[in-house]
Amino acid sequence: MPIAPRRLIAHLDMDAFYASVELLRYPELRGQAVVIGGGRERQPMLRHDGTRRYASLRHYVGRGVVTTCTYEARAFGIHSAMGLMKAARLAPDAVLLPVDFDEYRLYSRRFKDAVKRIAPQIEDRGIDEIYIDLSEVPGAQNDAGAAAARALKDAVFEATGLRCSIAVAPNKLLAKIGSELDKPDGLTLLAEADITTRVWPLAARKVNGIGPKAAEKLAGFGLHTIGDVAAADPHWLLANFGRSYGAWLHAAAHGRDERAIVTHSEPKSISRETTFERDLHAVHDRHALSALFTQLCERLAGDLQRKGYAAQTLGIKLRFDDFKRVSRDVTLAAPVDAPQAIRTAAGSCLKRVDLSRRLRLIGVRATGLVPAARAASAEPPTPGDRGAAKSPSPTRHKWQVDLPFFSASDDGAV
DNA sequence: TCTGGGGTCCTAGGACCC
DNA sequence: TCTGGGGTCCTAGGACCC
Repeated sequence: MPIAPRRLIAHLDMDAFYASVELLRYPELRGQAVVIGGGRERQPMLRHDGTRRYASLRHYVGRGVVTTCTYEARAFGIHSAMGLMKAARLAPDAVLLPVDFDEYRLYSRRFKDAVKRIAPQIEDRGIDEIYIDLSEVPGAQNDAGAAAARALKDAVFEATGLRCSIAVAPNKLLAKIGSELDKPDGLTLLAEADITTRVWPLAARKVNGIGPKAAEKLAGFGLHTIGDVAAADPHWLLANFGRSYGAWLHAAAHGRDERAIVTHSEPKSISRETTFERDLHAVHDRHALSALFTQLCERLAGDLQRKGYAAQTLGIKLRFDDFKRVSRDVTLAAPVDAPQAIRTAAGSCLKRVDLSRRLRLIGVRATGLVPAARAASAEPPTPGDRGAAKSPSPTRHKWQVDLPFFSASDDGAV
Protein backbone atom coordinates (compact mmCIF):
# COMPACT_ATOMS: atom_id res chain seq x y z
CA MET A 1 0.00 0.00 0.00
CA PRO A 2 1.46 3.37 -0.98
CA ILE A 3 2.28 5.81 1.78
CA ALA A 4 -0.26 8.62 2.00
CA PRO A 5 1.31 11.84 0.76
CA ARG A 6 1.91 14.67 3.19
CA ARG A 7 -1.07 17.03 3.15
CA LEU A 8 -0.47 20.20 1.16
CA ILE A 9 -3.43 22.55 1.50
CA ALA A 10 -3.58 25.89 -0.24
CA HIS A 11 -5.82 28.82 0.52
CA LEU A 12 -6.40 31.21 -2.36
CA ASP A 13 -7.86 34.63 -1.68
CA MET A 14 -8.58 37.12 -4.44
CA ASP A 15 -7.11 40.56 -3.70
CA ALA A 16 -9.81 43.22 -3.05
CA PHE A 17 -11.97 41.13 -5.35
CA TYR A 18 -15.05 43.29 -6.09
CA ALA A 19 -12.98 46.45 -6.33
CA SER A 20 -10.50 44.77 -8.67
CA VAL A 21 -13.30 43.54 -10.95
CA GLU A 22 -14.64 47.12 -11.10
CA LEU A 23 -11.18 48.40 -12.04
CA LEU A 24 -11.18 46.07 -15.04
CA ARG A 25 -14.33 47.89 -16.22
CA TYR A 26 -13.19 51.35 -15.21
CA PRO A 27 -9.40 51.28 -15.63
CA GLU A 28 -9.14 55.07 -15.28
CA LEU A 29 -9.95 54.59 -11.58
CA ARG A 30 -6.76 52.60 -11.02
CA GLY A 31 -4.67 54.18 -8.27
CA GLN A 32 -7.66 55.96 -6.75
CA ALA A 33 -9.58 55.41 -3.54
CA VAL A 34 -12.67 53.47 -4.69
CA VAL A 35 -15.38 52.13 -2.42
CA ILE A 36 -17.92 49.49 -3.45
CA GLY A 37 -21.15 49.37 -1.54
CA GLY A 38 -24.61 50.77 -0.98
CA GLY A 39 -26.66 48.66 -3.30
CA ARG A 40 -29.33 51.11 -4.40
CA GLU A 41 -26.78 53.44 -6.00
CA ARG A 42 -26.50 54.22 -9.69
CA GLN A 43 -23.88 53.05 -12.13
CA PRO A 44 -21.43 55.73 -13.37
CA MET A 45 -22.91 58.05 -16.02
CA LEU A 46 -21.48 58.12 -19.51
CA ARG A 47 -20.93 61.68 -20.75
CA HIS A 48 -21.34 62.78 -24.39
CA ASP A 49 -17.57 62.93 -24.83
CA GLY A 50 -17.27 59.28 -23.78
CA THR A 51 -15.79 59.98 -20.36
CA ARG A 52 -17.58 58.81 -17.22
CA ARG A 53 -18.90 60.68 -14.27
CA TYR A 54 -18.51 58.84 -10.99
CA ALA A 55 -20.41 59.41 -7.79
CA SER A 56 -18.22 60.50 -4.90
CA LEU A 57 -18.69 59.41 -1.32
CA ARG A 58 -19.10 63.04 -0.19
CA HIS A 59 -22.86 63.33 -0.66
CA TYR A 60 -23.83 59.84 0.38
CA VAL A 61 -26.96 59.60 2.53
CA GLY A 62 -28.31 56.26 3.63
CA ARG A 63 -27.72 53.06 5.54
CA GLY A 64 -25.35 51.32 3.17
CA VAL A 65 -22.05 49.82 4.25
CA VAL A 66 -18.73 49.34 2.52
CA THR A 67 -18.72 45.95 0.84
CA THR A 68 -15.09 46.30 -0.14
CA CYS A 69 -12.66 48.97 -1.30
CA THR A 70 -9.33 49.47 -3.03
CA TYR A 71 -6.07 49.45 -1.09
CA GLU A 72 -5.89 53.24 -1.71
CA ALA A 73 -9.22 53.64 0.14
CA ARG A 74 -7.98 51.38 2.94
CA ALA A 75 -5.14 53.85 3.46
CA PHE A 76 -7.79 56.33 4.69
CA GLY A 77 -8.91 53.81 7.32
CA ILE A 78 -11.89 52.56 5.34
CA HIS A 79 -12.68 48.86 5.59
CA SER A 80 -15.41 46.33 4.82
CA ALA A 81 -18.66 46.62 6.83
CA MET A 82 -18.01 50.27 7.72
CA GLY A 83 -21.02 52.56 7.26
CA LEU A 84 -20.78 54.58 4.06
CA MET A 85 -21.57 57.78 5.96
CA LYS A 86 -18.54 57.18 8.14
CA ALA A 87 -16.39 56.29 5.13
CA ALA A 88 -17.49 59.57 3.50
CA ARG A 89 -16.08 61.49 6.45
CA LEU A 90 -12.75 59.69 6.14
CA ALA A 91 -12.44 60.10 2.36
CA PRO A 92 -15.10 62.41 0.88
CA ASP A 93 -13.46 62.37 -2.56
CA ALA A 94 -13.35 58.58 -2.84
CA VAL A 95 -15.36 57.16 -5.74
CA LEU A 96 -18.49 55.22 -4.79
CA LEU A 97 -19.57 52.34 -7.04
CA PRO A 98 -22.65 50.13 -6.62
CA VAL A 99 -22.18 46.38 -6.12
CA ASP A 100 -22.72 44.18 -9.18
CA PHE A 101 -22.88 40.60 -7.97
CA ASP A 102 -23.62 39.16 -11.39
CA GLU A 103 -20.32 40.51 -12.65
CA TYR A 104 -18.41 39.22 -9.60
CA ARG A 105 -19.98 35.77 -9.95
CA LEU A 106 -18.83 35.67 -13.55
CA TYR A 107 -15.23 36.36 -12.53
CA SER A 108 -15.59 33.96 -9.62
CA ARG A 109 -16.44 31.14 -12.02
CA ARG A 110 -13.53 32.09 -14.25
CA PHE A 111 -10.91 31.98 -11.53
CA LYS A 112 -12.27 28.77 -10.00
CA ASP A 113 -12.33 27.05 -13.39
CA ALA A 114 -8.74 28.12 -14.01
CA VAL A 115 -7.69 26.64 -10.66
CA LYS A 116 -9.58 23.39 -11.26
CA ARG A 117 -7.67 22.77 -14.48
CA ILE A 118 -4.48 22.55 -12.40
CA ALA A 119 -5.84 21.20 -9.12
CA PRO A 120 -9.36 19.75 -9.29
CA GLN A 121 -9.87 19.26 -5.54
CA ILE A 122 -11.22 22.62 -4.44
CA GLU A 123 -13.51 23.73 -1.63
CA ASP A 124 -15.68 26.77 -2.23
CA ARG A 125 -15.53 29.31 0.56
CA GLY A 126 -17.61 32.00 -1.05
CA ILE A 127 -17.28 34.18 -4.10
CA ASP A 128 -13.63 35.16 -3.71
CA GLU A 129 -11.80 32.40 -1.88
CA ILE A 130 -11.19 28.67 -2.03
CA TYR A 131 -9.16 25.94 -0.41
CA ILE A 132 -7.24 23.68 -2.75
CA ASP A 133 -5.80 20.23 -2.03
CA LEU A 134 -2.37 20.15 -3.66
CA SER A 135 -1.30 16.88 -2.02
CA GLU A 136 -1.61 14.86 -5.23
CA VAL A 137 -0.79 17.57 -7.75
CA PRO A 138 2.21 16.29 -9.75
CA GLY A 139 5.48 17.60 -8.36
CA ALA A 140 3.89 19.50 -5.51
CA GLN A 141 5.45 17.23 -2.87
CA ASN A 142 8.94 18.07 -4.12
CA ASP A 143 8.88 21.78 -3.27
CA ALA A 144 6.09 22.08 -0.65
CA GLY A 145 3.71 23.24 -3.36
CA ALA A 146 5.67 26.34 -4.35
CA ALA A 147 5.64 25.75 -8.10
CA ALA A 148 1.99 24.69 -8.08
CA ALA A 149 1.02 27.84 -6.19
CA ARG A 150 3.00 29.93 -8.68
CA ALA A 151 1.20 28.18 -11.55
CA LEU A 152 -2.19 28.80 -9.91
CA LYS A 153 -1.49 32.50 -9.52
CA ASP A 154 -0.45 32.75 -13.17
CA ALA A 155 -3.49 30.80 -14.34
CA VAL A 156 -5.85 33.00 -12.34
CA PHE A 157 -4.26 36.13 -13.75
CA GLU A 158 -4.41 34.80 -17.28
CA ALA A 159 -8.09 33.87 -16.94
CA THR A 160 -9.25 37.05 -15.21
CA GLY A 161 -6.59 39.77 -15.19
CA LEU A 162 -6.86 39.66 -11.40
CA ARG A 163 -4.26 39.07 -8.69
CA CYS A 164 -4.68 36.73 -5.74
CA SER A 165 -2.77 35.66 -2.66
CA ILE A 166 -2.01 32.01 -1.96
CA ALA A 167 -0.55 30.18 0.99
CA VAL A 168 0.35 26.50 1.12
CA ALA A 169 0.38 24.81 4.52
CA PRO A 170 -0.23 21.41 6.15
CA ASN A 171 -3.90 22.26 6.80
CA LYS A 172 -6.74 24.70 6.12
CA LEU A 173 -6.31 26.67 9.33
CA LEU A 174 -2.67 27.50 8.63
CA ALA A 175 -3.26 28.07 4.91
CA LYS A 176 -5.98 30.60 5.73
CA ILE A 177 -3.71 32.45 8.14
CA GLY A 178 -0.86 32.27 5.66
CA SER A 179 -2.69 33.77 2.69
CA GLU A 180 -3.02 37.03 4.61
CA LEU A 181 0.67 37.31 5.48
CA ASP A 182 1.86 38.61 2.13
CA LYS A 183 -1.19 40.35 0.65
CA PRO A 184 -1.69 41.54 -2.05
CA ASP A 185 -0.26 39.27 -4.74
CA GLY A 186 1.28 37.05 -2.08
CA LEU A 187 2.75 33.57 -2.18
CA THR A 188 3.43 32.08 1.23
CA LEU A 189 4.68 28.68 2.27
CA LEU A 190 3.93 27.86 5.86
CA ALA A 191 5.27 24.71 7.50
CA GLU A 192 4.74 23.32 10.98
CA ALA A 193 8.22 24.56 11.91
CA ASP A 194 7.12 28.14 11.16
CA ILE A 195 4.29 28.19 13.69
CA THR A 196 6.25 29.59 16.61
CA THR A 197 7.95 32.32 14.59
CA ARG A 198 5.29 33.34 12.08
CA VAL A 199 1.93 32.40 13.60
CA TRP A 200 2.27 32.85 17.35
CA PRO A 201 3.08 36.59 17.16
CA LEU A 202 -0.20 37.27 15.29
CA ALA A 203 -3.33 38.61 16.98
CA ALA A 204 -5.68 35.85 18.15
CA ARG A 205 -8.35 37.39 15.91
CA LYS A 206 -6.40 36.20 12.85
CA VAL A 207 -7.57 32.66 13.48
CA ASN A 208 -10.61 31.80 11.39
CA GLY A 209 -13.16 31.04 14.10
CA ILE A 210 -12.01 33.56 16.69
CA GLY A 211 -14.38 36.45 16.12
CA PRO A 212 -14.89 39.77 17.89
CA LYS A 213 -16.60 38.24 20.95
CA ALA A 214 -14.07 35.49 21.58
CA ALA A 215 -11.15 37.86 20.93
CA GLU A 216 -12.54 40.32 23.46
CA LYS A 217 -13.01 37.61 26.05
CA LEU A 218 -9.48 36.33 25.48
CA ALA A 219 -8.12 39.86 25.77
CA GLY A 220 -9.95 40.19 29.08
CA PHE A 221 -7.73 37.35 30.34
CA GLY A 222 -4.64 39.01 28.93
CA LEU A 223 -4.43 36.67 25.94
CA HIS A 224 -3.81 38.78 22.84
CA THR A 225 -1.72 36.74 20.42
CA ILE A 226 -2.14 33.24 19.07
CA GLY A 227 0.99 32.39 21.04
CA ASP A 228 -0.71 33.59 24.25
CA VAL A 229 -3.58 31.19 23.57
CA ALA A 230 -1.16 28.36 22.75
CA ALA A 231 0.62 28.92 26.07
CA ALA A 232 -2.62 28.88 28.07
CA ASP A 233 -3.32 25.77 30.14
CA PRO A 234 -5.70 23.58 28.09
CA HIS A 235 -7.78 22.72 31.17
CA TRP A 236 -8.16 26.39 31.91
CA LEU A 237 -9.30 27.01 28.31
CA LEU A 238 -11.87 24.23 28.63
CA ALA A 239 -13.13 25.61 31.93
CA ASN A 240 -13.51 29.14 30.56
CA PHE A 241 -14.60 28.56 26.97
CA GLY A 242 -16.51 25.31 27.16
CA ARG A 243 -15.51 21.76 26.30
CA SER A 244 -15.87 22.09 22.59
CA TYR A 245 -14.69 25.63 21.89
CA GLY A 246 -11.97 25.45 24.56
CA ALA A 247 -10.48 22.31 23.05
CA TRP A 248 -10.67 23.81 19.59
CA LEU A 249 -8.93 27.01 20.78
CA HIS A 250 -6.04 24.97 22.14
CA ALA A 251 -5.67 22.90 18.97
CA ALA A 252 -6.04 25.92 16.67
CA ALA A 253 -3.43 27.95 18.54
CA HIS A 254 -1.00 25.06 18.03
CA GLY A 255 -1.80 25.01 14.32
CA ARG A 256 -3.60 21.66 14.48
CA ASP A 257 -6.50 21.11 12.07
CA GLU A 258 -7.53 17.84 10.44
CA ARG A 259 -10.55 19.08 8.49
CA ALA A 260 -10.81 17.64 4.99
CA ILE A 261 -11.36 19.58 1.78
CA VAL A 262 -15.11 19.51 1.09
CA THR A 263 -15.58 19.47 -2.67
CA HIS A 264 -19.37 19.31 -2.72
CA SER A 265 -22.12 20.60 -0.45
CA GLU A 266 -25.86 21.19 -0.63
CA PRO A 267 -27.38 24.44 0.64
CA LYS A 268 -28.97 24.24 4.11
CA SER A 269 -30.98 27.44 3.88
CA ILE A 270 -31.97 30.14 1.43
CA SER A 271 -33.04 33.58 2.59
CA ARG A 272 -33.90 37.10 1.53
CA GLU A 273 -33.83 40.15 3.74
CA THR A 274 -33.95 43.89 3.39
CA THR A 275 -33.10 46.88 5.53
CA PHE A 276 -35.54 49.74 5.11
CA GLU A 277 -34.44 53.22 4.15
CA ARG A 278 -36.23 54.40 7.30
CA ASP A 279 -37.61 52.39 10.22
CA LEU A 280 -41.16 51.18 9.66
CA HIS A 281 -43.99 50.53 12.10
CA ALA A 282 -46.25 47.51 11.83
CA VAL A 283 -49.37 49.64 12.20
CA HIS A 284 -48.47 53.04 10.76
CA ASP A 285 -46.57 51.61 7.80
CA ARG A 286 -48.73 48.57 7.43
CA HIS A 287 -49.20 48.83 3.66
CA ALA A 288 -45.55 49.49 2.86
CA LEU A 289 -44.47 46.65 5.14
CA SER A 290 -46.99 44.27 3.68
CA ALA A 291 -45.85 44.98 0.13
CA LEU A 292 -42.17 44.56 1.05
CA PHE A 293 -42.90 41.36 2.93
CA THR A 294 -44.80 39.91 -0.01
CA GLN A 295 -41.96 40.91 -2.33
CA LEU A 296 -39.42 39.11 -0.14
CA CYS A 297 -41.56 35.97 -0.17
CA GLU A 298 -41.84 36.14 -3.94
CA ARG A 299 -38.08 36.52 -4.33
CA LEU A 300 -37.47 33.64 -1.95
CA ALA A 301 -39.93 31.49 -3.91
CA GLY A 302 -38.06 32.45 -7.10
CA ASP A 303 -34.73 31.45 -5.54
CA LEU A 304 -36.11 28.13 -4.34
CA GLN A 305 -37.67 27.26 -7.69
CA ARG A 306 -34.62 28.32 -9.68
CA LYS A 307 -32.39 26.18 -7.51
CA GLY A 308 -34.85 23.29 -7.44
CA TYR A 309 -35.69 23.13 -3.74
CA ALA A 310 -38.79 23.19 -1.59
CA ALA A 311 -38.71 24.16 2.08
CA GLN A 312 -40.10 22.17 4.99
CA THR A 313 -39.53 25.07 7.38
CA LEU A 314 -40.11 28.78 6.84
CA GLY A 315 -38.96 31.52 9.13
CA ILE A 316 -38.70 35.25 9.55
CA LYS A 317 -36.01 37.49 10.93
CA LEU A 318 -36.71 40.95 12.27
CA ARG A 319 -34.39 43.68 13.41
CA PHE A 320 -35.88 46.46 15.48
CA ASP A 321 -34.85 50.12 15.62
CA ASP A 322 -32.78 49.33 18.74
CA PHE A 323 -30.94 46.73 16.64
CA LYS A 324 -32.31 43.82 18.67
CA ARG A 325 -33.01 40.76 16.58
CA VAL A 326 -35.66 38.09 16.80
CA SER A 327 -36.53 35.12 14.65
CA ARG A 328 -39.50 32.78 14.43
CA ASP A 329 -39.99 29.71 12.34
CA VAL A 330 -42.59 27.12 11.57
CA THR A 331 -42.29 23.60 10.22
CA LEU A 332 -44.99 22.66 7.76
CA ALA A 333 -46.73 19.35 7.11
CA ALA A 334 -45.35 19.35 3.56
CA PRO A 335 -42.52 21.28 1.87
CA VAL A 336 -43.49 24.34 -0.17
CA ASP A 337 -41.94 26.53 -2.85
CA ALA A 338 -44.90 28.68 -3.98
CA PRO A 339 -44.90 32.40 -3.10
CA GLN A 340 -48.38 32.32 -1.57
CA ALA A 341 -47.63 29.31 0.63
CA ILE A 342 -44.40 30.95 1.77
CA ARG A 343 -46.18 34.20 2.45
CA THR A 344 -48.83 32.42 4.52
CA ALA A 345 -46.28 30.49 6.59
CA ALA A 346 -44.03 33.51 7.10
CA GLY A 347 -47.09 35.61 7.96
CA SER A 348 -48.00 33.16 10.71
CA CYS A 349 -44.52 33.62 12.18
CA LEU A 350 -44.91 37.38 12.12
CA LYS A 351 -48.06 37.10 14.22
CA ARG A 352 -46.03 35.60 17.07
CA VAL A 353 -43.87 38.68 17.52
CA ASP A 354 -44.56 41.80 19.55
CA LEU A 355 -44.44 44.51 16.91
CA SER A 356 -44.76 47.61 19.03
CA ARG A 357 -41.23 48.78 18.19
CA ARG A 358 -40.29 50.14 14.78
CA LEU A 359 -38.62 47.70 12.41
CA ARG A 360 -35.37 48.29 10.61
CA LEU A 361 -35.07 44.97 8.78
CA ILE A 362 -37.27 42.13 7.75
CA GLY A 363 -36.17 38.81 6.29
CA VAL A 364 -37.64 35.49 5.19
CA ARG A 365 -35.76 32.22 5.41
CA ALA A 366 -36.33 28.73 4.02
CA THR A 367 -34.72 25.74 5.76
CA GLY A 368 -35.23 22.01 5.73
CA LEU A 369 -34.60 22.08 2.00
CA VAL A 370 -35.62 19.07 -0.06
CA PRO A 371 -35.24 18.61 -3.82
CA ALA A 372 -38.38 20.06 -5.45
CA ALA A 373 -39.08 16.89 -7.42
CA ARG A 374 -39.28 14.91 -4.20
CA ALA A 375 -41.43 17.58 -2.60
CA ALA A 376 -43.90 17.49 -5.48
CA SER A 377 -44.21 13.69 -5.36
CA ALA A 378 -44.78 13.90 -1.62
CA GLU A 379 -48.05 15.72 -2.14
CA PRO A 380 -50.28 14.21 -0.95
CA PRO A 381 -48.03 12.23 1.40
CA THR A 382 -48.17 8.53 0.72
CA PRO A 383 -47.99 6.09 3.59
CA GLY A 384 -44.53 4.69 4.12
CA ASP A 385 -42.86 7.31 1.93
CA ARG A 386 -39.89 8.48 3.96
CA GLY A 387 -39.66 11.56 1.78
CA ALA A 388 -43.13 12.64 2.80
CA ALA A 389 -43.49 15.01 5.70
CA LYS A 390 -43.98 13.47 9.08
CA SER A 391 -47.16 14.72 10.56
CA PRO A 392 -46.27 17.17 13.28
CA SER A 393 -47.05 16.32 16.87
CA PRO A 394 -49.81 18.32 18.60
CA THR A 395 -47.43 20.67 20.42
CA ARG A 396 -45.65 21.46 17.18
CA HIS A 397 -48.95 22.62 15.83
CA LYS A 398 -49.34 25.23 18.51
CA TRP A 399 -49.01 27.96 15.92
CA GLN A 400 -51.67 27.38 13.36
CA VAL A 401 -50.78 28.48 9.87
CA ASP A 402 -53.83 30.39 8.78
CA LEU A 403 -54.15 34.09 8.06
CA PRO A 404 -51.01 36.06 7.31
CA PHE A 405 -50.33 38.96 9.64
CA PHE A 406 -50.56 41.45 6.83
CA SER A 407 -53.72 40.50 5.02
CA ALA A 408 -53.30 39.65 1.36
CA SER A 409 -55.60 42.55 0.44
CA ASP A 410 -52.91 44.93 1.67
CA ASP A 411 -50.50 43.75 -1.00
CA GLY A 412 -49.88 46.24 -3.70
CA ALA A 413 -51.18 49.09 -1.58
CA VAL A 414 -47.75 50.66 -2.07
C1' DT B 1 -24.76 59.74 11.39
C1' DC B 2 -23.66 54.12 13.53
C1' DT B 3 -24.01 49.10 11.94
C1' DG B 4 -25.91 45.10 4.46
C1' DG B 5 -27.13 40.60 2.84
C1' DG B 6 -26.30 35.85 2.42
C1' DG B 7 -24.82 31.98 4.68
C1' DT B 8 -22.95 27.97 8.40
C1' DC B 9 -22.59 25.85 12.76
C1' DC B 10 -23.43 25.42 17.72
C1' DT B 11 -26.07 25.41 22.06
C1' DA B 12 -29.86 24.59 24.89
C1' DG B 13 -34.43 23.43 26.50
C1' DG B 14 -38.81 21.09 25.79
C1' DA B 15 -41.54 17.50 23.63
C1' DC B 16 -41.68 13.08 22.41
C1' DC B 17 -40.29 8.22 21.69
C1' DC B 18 -38.42 3.75 23.02
C1' DT C 1 -44.51 5.00 42.69
C1' DC C 2 -41.00 8.74 42.81
C1' DT C 3 -38.47 9.46 38.69
C1' DG C 4 -33.68 6.25 33.84
C1' DG C 5 -31.35 7.22 29.94
C1' DG C 6 -30.55 7.69 25.12
C1' DG C 7 -31.99 9.65 20.91
C1' DT C 8 -34.41 12.89 17.61
C1' DC C 9 -36.97 16.89 16.24
C1' DC C 10 -38.27 21.65 16.79
C1' DT C 11 -37.42 26.35 18.00
C1' DA C 12 -34.70 30.60 19.34
C1' DG C 13 -30.70 32.84 19.70
C1' DG C 14 -25.86 33.77 19.04
C1' DA C 15 -21.12 33.64 17.09
C1' DC C 16 -18.84 33.69 13.11
C1' DC C 17 -17.63 34.04 8.07
C1' DC C 18 -17.53 36.16 3.27
